[in-house]
Formats: sequence, C-alpha cells, structure tokens
Amino acid sequence: MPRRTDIARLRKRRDFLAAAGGRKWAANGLVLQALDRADEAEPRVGFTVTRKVGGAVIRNRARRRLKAAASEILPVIAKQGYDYVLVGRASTLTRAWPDLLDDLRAAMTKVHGAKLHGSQRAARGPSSQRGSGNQAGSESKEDTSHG
RNA sequence: UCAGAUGGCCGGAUGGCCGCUGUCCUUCGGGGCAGAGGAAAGUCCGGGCUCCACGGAAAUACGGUGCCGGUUAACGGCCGGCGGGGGCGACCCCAGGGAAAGUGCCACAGAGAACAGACCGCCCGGCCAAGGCUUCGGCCUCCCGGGUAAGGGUGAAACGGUGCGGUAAGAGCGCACCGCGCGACCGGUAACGGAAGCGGCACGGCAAACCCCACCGGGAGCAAGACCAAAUAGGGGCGGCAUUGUCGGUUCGCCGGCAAGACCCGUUUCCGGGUUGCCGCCCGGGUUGGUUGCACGAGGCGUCCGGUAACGGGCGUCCCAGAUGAAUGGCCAUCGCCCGCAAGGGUACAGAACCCGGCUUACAGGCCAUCUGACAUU
Repeated sequence: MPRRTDIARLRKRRDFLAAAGGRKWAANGLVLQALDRADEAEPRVGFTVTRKVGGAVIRNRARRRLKAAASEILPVIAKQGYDYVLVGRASTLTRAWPDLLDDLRAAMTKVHGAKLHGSQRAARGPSSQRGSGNQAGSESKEDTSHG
C-alpha cells in the first residue's frame, strides 16, 4: 500500500494558534488539536512540546516520536481541509509504541466525530467557526451533565 | 596489595524495516556519501565579522584587571617562577599593588584599645581620727600621697618572648639568644632571596570600607548586515487631464499664455489654519516570503625542529553538520555493563543555531600514564 509521508508541515505561529482554537482531544500519550479550515486543500500537521515537559533533549525525543506516529497514521485517516497539531506530554516518551499509535487513532476519530455536526452546519458558513471557538465550553458542559 | 596525588581519554556495539536534512550521480524508477557534544549548557570573559557613532589624541566619569616574567589575535586564560598557608609526602589552596596622601571603622568585655591604661596585686612614704596586736619602743589594717606593666582578671588583640643580672618593687634599665625594624653589599631580567652592620623596639589591623596608583575598555549585535520579489493602505516628487477667472487668437469646435479655485474654522474685512478630484511614472519606508551572510577555519591529524613549559615554526595529508515551528531520527532484535535469588528493571549529564580561544557548572560507569605514602615478598 503506497504510503504518503509528505504531509505539509505547519510552520507559522498563527497557524498553531488557530489550530489551538479548534477541536481538542487529550489521549493518554498525547494531545491532538484539529481545525477544520473549511476548504478542500491538503491536510497539514504540526508538533508542539512545551517546556513543561522537560529540557531540549526530552522535548526533541517526544517530538520525533510524534512525527513517526503521524507519518504512520495521518496519511491513512487525515481529512482534506484539516490542520492537525500533536502536542507532546510527559507520557509521550514512556508510552509503549503500539499504545501511542492507538492513542493517535482514537484521538483522530474523536476529533473527526465532532466534525460531523460541523459539516452539516458548514452550509451556514462562518457561524460554524465561531461556534467551535466560543461555544465549546458550553458544549462540553452539556456532555458532562449527560454522562 | 591498599590508600592517595596529578594529567589525559572513552562515555555504548552490531543487524533489520521505515524515515529526515544536505550534497553528488541518474537510464527519472532510484542510488552513493555525510550528518550533535565534552561539555553543543550557563552566557561569565576575550576576539573575528557586521552595522552605527566618531577629525586625531588625551582627559573626566563609569566599569574591569591587580606579585614577577613569558605566551597569545586577545583575555580576567594558559605556562614558568616568587611570597604566604595546608599536607608525613606526591601535591594542593590564595583578588597576593599601596596603610609615613587623606577620610573612616576596630563591636562586646575590660581600669585601660592607638601619641591607651593602675581594678585587684606588688613596693615606698605619710598619718594615729578609727580598729587590732604589743615586750609600750612601736607594728599591722583602714585612710592619704606616690612608684610600678612582673603576676591576676577582660579580650581577637594589652608598648615583643625566655633566661640571668638589676631594683624598694619593677621596667630593654643592662646583657645573651630568639623575634622585629632599617640595611651597606652580593645573587637574580624581575617578583624576591641572602646578608655584614646599626637600632633597645616602634612605625597596630582592615583597601572583597571609601580612596590612591598602574594598565585596559566607543556602542549594539547574525533577529548584525546585504539583496530580490509580491500585494495592500498611506506619504513625497514630477507630468497630464478635470475645475474657476482673465487676456490674446479663432475655421466658433476650441487653442495658447498668465493667475488660482472650492469648502470648513477662528463673529466680519485684512490675516491665519485645515481639508479637497482622476490617471501614469519615479522615490523612500513598513509587512510577508525567498536568497545571502553560512562554514576552508587563529581548522583537524601525523611528523620534525626550537623552547623546562604554555607556545611557535617547517613539511605532509584531510575536507569533517549546516537546520530555520528548526534535519542529525522512530520501531524491533541480539550483545555488553550495573542492581536483583529470580521474574524483571536500569544504562549518566545533556541537543549545534554566525564562527573561534577560554572559564565555570553538570556527568552512570570505565580505561591509561606518571608520581607519593604504608604494608608484604624477594
């Protein structure tokens, strides 16, 4: 099966900030942020490991594991028009490799599942973007009350 | 063998699958080669390079350095020596210039602490008011006046220490030795070392207190700086058109010259301030993206020569990361090492960001060389 590994990288600070305003899912070994750009362009991906996790060596190792996981999984299930940001945490290094891959797959489906409502509202245009940002808090509150 | 001192080095290995950055080749399928550190770290010093400022030099202020000599592009680094301190020793540590230029500080305790000082004590003299003793002559205590730095006590430190002489008791008052100060002269490039002789002996400590002296330092940094290309709003300049008045020409369509208009505000005039159309070209600045700076260098390795050494020179040889939300890796297996009876777990500190020379700090485990002290053996 031909694997596409050359997914475009996010390189600008404003892209990362925009993705941080999108859907977010925290798995055991990583945190995934996704933003639906509402166009049909190629998907893009970026990586972030904050100083909270550790020094430069630890952060580099975490980012490389995330890159390796992304190059294995994203070409299969990434969707057009999406920006993804993988955020490393302390457990990114200690998590077993198959578990880390499962974490990423699960996070991708979670983030895409939320998109299903969004695609219906996409006909109404920019209101969907405003909803993902401002009303995210109230939505999550409803979720917890249901569960 | 044990304990220790100094200097230096390594700091995982091999294989498989899949990737990343650079570069070269390509039959465009792909393939070859290279790819983190000793500290890449802290950003504490010193340079190269770049821009800015500046006529040269010096001075003031501020900051830094501070025994002497050498080394270097330079240094607060390094090497060699000197002085002081520590260790049986190998060796280690030290901001280590100036206190008769000046100012300041030296707490507490203590009688007295910087041209010091009699609390107790010791000694001499006086006195009989008081007390005691008396052989009735006086004597002692108290008191008064003085001498004394030997003893006690205080302190971090008390006009140097020990001994003998000396004295009323004492005192460098005298003497010997030690210490201290000055020191002709000798050795050394120098720091400094030695030292005849002289001086009875004080001229205290702190300059990581101010200060003085000598030397060094313009500022900012590769997000420096240079170049290219886009799109957007606004600025400046030039030209043309449009608008108004007037003069001249006219084929009555217009053309040319000159001048400025219109609106708003300060109550009006004068005067002052502000705003204002369209198009093209040029200039300069900001933003974004790209290229460059950017990796051949105070370069690595080997060898020879000079030098105790730091280091310098000659010759040969090699090309050895170049990213920019930032490559140099992810996963798996086997082995090594450490912990554990085993299952199993762990495998240091840490990631280039313009480049060099240092310093400092972090570091599992291990190796090598030289030297020192014990013990044992021959």
